[in-house]
Amino acid sequence: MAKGEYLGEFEQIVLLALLRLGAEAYGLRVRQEIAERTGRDVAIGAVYATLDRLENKGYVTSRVSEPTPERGGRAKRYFEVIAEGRRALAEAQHSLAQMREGLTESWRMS
Amino acid sequence: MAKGEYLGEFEQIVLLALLRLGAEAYGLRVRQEIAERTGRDVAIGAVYATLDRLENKGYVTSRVSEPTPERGGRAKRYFEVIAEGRRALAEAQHSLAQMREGLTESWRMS
DNA sequence: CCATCGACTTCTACAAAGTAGAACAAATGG
DNA sequence: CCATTTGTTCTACTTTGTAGAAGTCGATGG
Repeated sequence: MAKGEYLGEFEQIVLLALLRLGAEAYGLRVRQEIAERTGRDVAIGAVYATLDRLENKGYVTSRVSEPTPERGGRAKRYFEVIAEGRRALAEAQHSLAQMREGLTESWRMS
Repeated sequence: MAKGEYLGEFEQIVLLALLRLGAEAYGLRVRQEIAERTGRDVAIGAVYATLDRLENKGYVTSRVSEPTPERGGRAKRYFEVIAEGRRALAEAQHSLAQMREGLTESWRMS
């Protein structure tokens, strides 16, 4: 279908995290969500690097908020998945689904 | 959960292709299966590079067959997913499933 | 007020995964 | 023999992924 660019696996995970978090989607929180959901304890640098790349590709946008009045409550950078990002994610997930189709889950560990 | 190594997205696709192909799983055929299923027209070098990596990681094994009596029927290198590979694949797919959980598919393009 | 703490983001450096396509190998058909 | 077909290997490079130290900037406590 598309010819150029495919999402890596971690990019997909990060996009999914952004979608789940909605208005709460900022770097540290994204990392936490991934850890809670998948048990994967990724380095924070990995998250931001991926977020930056997704932004450069035009899949997400970001804006910096006002600081909040709490201890350490500095300004956060919030991310949002835009239409192109949803499209790319849907396509990637579709590819995997196609490859899985018809395979009984019997290949999972016995 | 696991701490070291995660499968990339293309690695997952290749593993799934091997599982679908069973006894027919050799390089060129893998490429064809992926093209047919996902529309992704990957370079043959990409497939072999990935296959080699999967073998080095101990996720698949390969053996070279006898040539067959057809035009161009040279010996093929057949691949098989072993238990470790199934485990890794199941884990990777599980991570994605966890991230997807509860997200209505409404994020797909409208 | 200033030292420190806590929540966040940036930076630097490197390893692993993915991409491309030309080169090479071996079998067959004419 | 040699052109053709099916397959695999090689070389070179780009993109993703990983790690953790460093830097920012409010708030808090003395």
